[in-house]
Amino acid sequence: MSVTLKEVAALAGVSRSAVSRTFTEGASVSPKTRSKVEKAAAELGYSPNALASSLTTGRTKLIGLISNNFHNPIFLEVFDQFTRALQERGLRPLIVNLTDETEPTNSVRMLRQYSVDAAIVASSTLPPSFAKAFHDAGVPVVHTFGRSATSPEVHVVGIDNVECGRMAARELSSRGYRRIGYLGGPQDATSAMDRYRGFMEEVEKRPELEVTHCFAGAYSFEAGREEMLQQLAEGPAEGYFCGDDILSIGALSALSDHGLKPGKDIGIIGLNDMEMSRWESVDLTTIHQPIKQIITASVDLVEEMLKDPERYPEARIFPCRVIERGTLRPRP
Amino acid sequence: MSVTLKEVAALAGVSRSAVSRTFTEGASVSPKTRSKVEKAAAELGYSPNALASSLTTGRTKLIGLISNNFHNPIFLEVFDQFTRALQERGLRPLIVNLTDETEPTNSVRMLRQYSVDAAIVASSTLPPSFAKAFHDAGVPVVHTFGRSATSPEVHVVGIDNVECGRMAARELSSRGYRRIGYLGGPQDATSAMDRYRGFMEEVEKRPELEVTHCFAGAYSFEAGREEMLQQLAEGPAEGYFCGDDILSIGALSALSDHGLKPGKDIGIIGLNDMEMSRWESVDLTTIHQPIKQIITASVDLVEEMLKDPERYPEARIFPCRVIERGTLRPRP
DNA sequence: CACAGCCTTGCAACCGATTGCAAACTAGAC
DNA sequence: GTCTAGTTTGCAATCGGTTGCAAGGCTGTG
Repeated sequence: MSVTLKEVAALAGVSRSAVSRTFTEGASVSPKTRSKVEKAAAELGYSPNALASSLTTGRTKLIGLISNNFHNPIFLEVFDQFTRALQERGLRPLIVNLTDETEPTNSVRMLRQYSVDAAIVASSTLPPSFAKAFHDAGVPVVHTFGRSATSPEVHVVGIDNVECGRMAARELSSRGYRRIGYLGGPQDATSAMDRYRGFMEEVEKRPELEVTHCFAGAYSFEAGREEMLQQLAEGPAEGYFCGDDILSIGALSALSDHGLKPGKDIGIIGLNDMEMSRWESVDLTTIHQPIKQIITASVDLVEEMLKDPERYPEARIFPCRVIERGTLRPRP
Repeated sequence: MSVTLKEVAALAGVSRSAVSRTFTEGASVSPKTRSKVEKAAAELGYSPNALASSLTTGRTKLIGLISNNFHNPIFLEVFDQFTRALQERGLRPLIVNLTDETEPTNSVRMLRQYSVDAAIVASSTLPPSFAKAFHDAGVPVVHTFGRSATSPEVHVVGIDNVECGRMAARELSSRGYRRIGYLGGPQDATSAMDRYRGFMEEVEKRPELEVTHCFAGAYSFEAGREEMLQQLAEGPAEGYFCGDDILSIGALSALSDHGLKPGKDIGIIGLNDMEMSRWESVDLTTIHQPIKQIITASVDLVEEMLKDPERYPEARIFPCRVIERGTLRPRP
């Protein structure tokens, strides 16, 4: 089958240790043996078995990447960035697709069986306790897009969703919308809850605002469309904060069914600023979430945890900003 | 750190073999020792180290999932299906993001280091030689969305792209389009080449047809949009076969810039039938590719290769069909 | 009760690597 | 040429499991 250390050693006429050492950074080997070994290795097409070595080193360079978000187009960008960032640092993403699972036990067990060096929970809907379960099981973890907190129990990287809610409310208000609505994601998603809270907080400061709110079953096109259709049937508000870009795009589709022009007849502001939102036919005004920075920071944190597993948990929160496009009316 | 076999054995008062055997299907253990072991294991929170056991069994249950398609929304569906299908069978997806890499050597080496049981190359652009490299390195492989062939060198699962090209040309012709165009994907993508070939084959049978063709730099929204804008500047055909849905959507965006109505002013037919194509605002007439069946078949094949690594290579090709929506004019 | 036959169990070797330790080697200084 | 200090090397133990083999335990039969 596969070529092993032993065979290389035999061919090169040296001990197994010598072979091992030529393949480990910073080990002591003379140039002479090194070249003998390298020649033999090349001849046999040898490359070391990462799993066997993990047994003694205690490092696999496997990183569990756990998500339940395989339906939102923004996650294609997220996976692309994550897999690239990990690869660039010599780490290997082992994927867990949670689908509708919300209990961490299975994933924790599985990732422990594979001795992952760390885990990344990439989800804006799962509660902090989910990520905590990995930590408790001795698996270093970072929760990307997780709920920001002043004293997080595990590393969190993401945005301040409450502040985003406020930002959306302010933006709608500053455009002169009076009757406004929150069309958020699933009610049990931490991000939806936080965005809602911030939104309402800001609304309550401004007595002139009148507010409706509804939650959508999921962060999805269909859910956004459904909710907006229902709003239209019941008598809609003037402007909406949609919890997410894909919800916004669903809502836009509902508007277009009714012959309504976004930005003119009804205002929409989203959150994420995914690629699709820039498309001319979408042209969505939205709150930009700095995905790339978030992911880089997450992987940085993973690397730092590998060096120091006891690292004190920290939250890295990135600011968001409104990207003005065509779905809100101009500022008065 | 982690609990080991030895500690469980000590606590249960049995040998290490006994513990190992209670955790391996079909090994001989008496009910009495089994329950002792299970009790001890539960108490310590033991679960076996999959990598250590892979050392002797030669099976890791890791499956390399290699792709270069992290920008086409259809691939979110693809990854979702793949990761779920693999998980359901107890297999673990180890992701390789090729980005712009077209040379297999690195991925092959890496996946061999991690002793993957098999690899899945999920790409419609990479040549058969790419997948072959895995086979040659002793890694069982299936090429999903690969180039169909009557005598494939490795397992291939997908569609007959040449036939899809023909199908598109027939469809355009049957709608009475005379001046038609092929707006395909990257010129070096096997799928784009094959679709083009089929398209032209059918065109040549029909002297009444007049054809233009152009390739796009990538299977992407921007590329589709760019190419269509250029076509419009140069004087467009009446109907287009776009190599892929995301290209089609880009092209539709270009049409809308020029105030042209798809299906009325210019016809567009895509390929894939991704979720987005069903959106009311898109409503794309397209050739349906049975993603789910393709992926299930791919994973089936992986499982069968695990049983019999010498399995004779085979091609599983699924039929496609036209899904009529709003971007072609009605049949006369 | 003796014996055959099947189950269960532990021993010990092994999977493919790493690594502490001590022996062997090298080079340089005198 | 001898001695010292620093390198290089191989031995052997170890990582966390699996598994062939032979010994020991059990059952049932004559």
